[in-house]
Amino acid sequence: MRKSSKEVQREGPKLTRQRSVVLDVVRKSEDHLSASEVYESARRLLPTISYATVYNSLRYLKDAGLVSEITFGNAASRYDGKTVRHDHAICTGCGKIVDFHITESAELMRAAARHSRFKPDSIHLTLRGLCPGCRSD
Amino acid sequence: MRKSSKEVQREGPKLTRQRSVVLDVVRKSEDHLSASEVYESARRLLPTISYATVYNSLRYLKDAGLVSEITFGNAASRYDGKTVRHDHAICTGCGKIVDFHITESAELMRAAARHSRFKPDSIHLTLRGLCPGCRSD
DNA sequence: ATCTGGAATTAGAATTATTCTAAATATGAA
DNA sequence: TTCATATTTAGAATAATTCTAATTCCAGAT
Repeated sequence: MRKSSKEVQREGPKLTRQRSVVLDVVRKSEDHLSASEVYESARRLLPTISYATVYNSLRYLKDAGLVSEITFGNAASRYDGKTVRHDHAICTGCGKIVDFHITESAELMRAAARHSRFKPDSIHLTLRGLCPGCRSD
Repeated sequence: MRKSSKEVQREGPKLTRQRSVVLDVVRKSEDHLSASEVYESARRLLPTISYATVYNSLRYLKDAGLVSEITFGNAASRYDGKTVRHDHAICTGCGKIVDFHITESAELMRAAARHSRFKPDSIHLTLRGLCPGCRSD
């Protein structure tokens, strides 16, 4: 066997059955699921899937840019099928997470880079407050 | 004993020895310490202090508005003696956290509130990128 | 059709951060 | 002093996530 032939097409099965099930679960969900919620749903579609595989798949998909991970405080990570840049609002009443999009994010990132002296990569903003449901308590 | 008399001056020892040691440690530190780093330092000043007390104190101080807690990804929380509103840049190279301050935060919060329909409470932005040290690799 | 090597999956153990529990201690008022 | 309450302590418990080692899968080579 020649080295070159192996090197050229060294592609394992990238989007395996379990990874695509995990991707489906995240994409089909309206809200932002935690890893254990993903596991529960994935198990309905593929009962033999393991917890570790859910974590591995989420990481793989995140690295591949197919899902994004959101973290708030010390709560469990949540996963989002929406991969275009956007921001999050979290309700201090019920914990609900809502996506929103700020139009001036590019200027904002430049301003932040200027103030911090960092070479910017991405910016994310988090609004904390009461969601429409909780503001009318 | 009358109820009223108790209600009026129901004040325990608010800033105990251990709490003020924890506060000192957080305030004196240049960078943003994790709970275990706070514990290590606090122990040098008060060797009998326990891990649980460090956590309890950090929570107490946070609720009292004397320290603030920052979280990134699934890493351990870090604590900041700076309590005026500010933002954070995190280096994707070395993990270093740097404070900065965006001047237009009030408008930004209004814009975020408008887009998310939340009743705003606070806003925080996170810049991800390379710190001055790491950008010249 | 079988072999083989690397990648992926599995189950469960291990790790890490944090919180909880119950007993002991300190504090300040009566 | 005594009492009630708040705090501290040590260690157990919990929760999220990662690691480990054994097994399985798959594509390409034989």
